[in-house]
Amino acid sequence: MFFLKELPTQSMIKQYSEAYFPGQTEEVANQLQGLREFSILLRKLEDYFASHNLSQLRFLVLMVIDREPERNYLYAHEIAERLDVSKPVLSRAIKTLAKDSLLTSKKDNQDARALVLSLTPSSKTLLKSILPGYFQILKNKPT
Amino acid sequence: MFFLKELPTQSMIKQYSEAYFPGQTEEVANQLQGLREFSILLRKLEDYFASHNLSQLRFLVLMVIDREPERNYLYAHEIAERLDVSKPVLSRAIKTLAKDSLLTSKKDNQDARALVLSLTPSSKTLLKSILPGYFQILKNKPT
DNA sequence: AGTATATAGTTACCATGGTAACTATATTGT
DNA sequence: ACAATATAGTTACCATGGTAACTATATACT
Repeated sequence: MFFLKELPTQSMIKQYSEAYFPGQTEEVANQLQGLREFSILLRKLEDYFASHNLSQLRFLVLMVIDREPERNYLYAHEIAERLDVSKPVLSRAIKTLAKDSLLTSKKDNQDARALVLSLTPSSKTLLKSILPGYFQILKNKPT
Repeated sequence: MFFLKELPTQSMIKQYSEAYFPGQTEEVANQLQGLREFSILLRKLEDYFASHNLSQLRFLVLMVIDREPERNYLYAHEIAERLDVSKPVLSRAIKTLAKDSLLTSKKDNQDARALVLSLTPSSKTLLKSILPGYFQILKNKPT
């Protein structure tokens, strides 16, 4: 993600939005402001994850397995159901997570197509260690 | 960008955030909710731009030139100042925009290092045609 | 003048997002 | 039973984000 460094609200909104949607520029300005703030928040999270050999996606894959009640594993397609990400991207993420010993991946006994994914001791430790910082970043309103 | 399809507020926040920041889970939940909403908005914008042979970055490059007061051109490094994007990414975007006849790019007379970038008739027409839809998407609160 | 530094842009390389098309296996329906 | 369809995951390819290191030019400093 990227964003305008200078907020576009002044010149751009007045110049364009008012022409198309007179009287509604405030709503547009709010949305642009929000986009910018969450872009900054996203970037902070990305940097934080990167410093721990993770990414947004790698983190979320581990999280949805960890937080699954009753079971200590998920099928790949179940992760795909929970995250809004394309199959090839998830497939690659799973491979690199397994390569980094953050996931174990094995074929299911019942369904030979399906992959059973579980956390490893490494990833359990990693999750525990990064969660406080993760919530700390979320707690701070983006500026 | 991607995001959790199911909001994590219920299971995840209670399970984790409350443990680290008791009493502050509402703030965390709000941020996660905001991240999700703006991820959806971002994706709508991306899809809209893609349907017009643009991207967020390509659109913003054209916009900052168009909205520049007094001048009908910008130097590449001026665009870099206005957008929070790395130099190589901007460099590539400029090349493909020029290839698509949406920008003219020529060396500056005074400074042989600098690129002077201007809109073309095509990109002026394109901007005019997509701006109403752009603001329409911004106007609608993401769901 | 001539060296050192700063600035503008590019190249090379990698990570992460997408779609389309593919293989392999399961399920459905006759 | 077996053909048709659906599902699980992969491969191939492309777009877009980043950093590090490079070239070329301009500016600053003896």
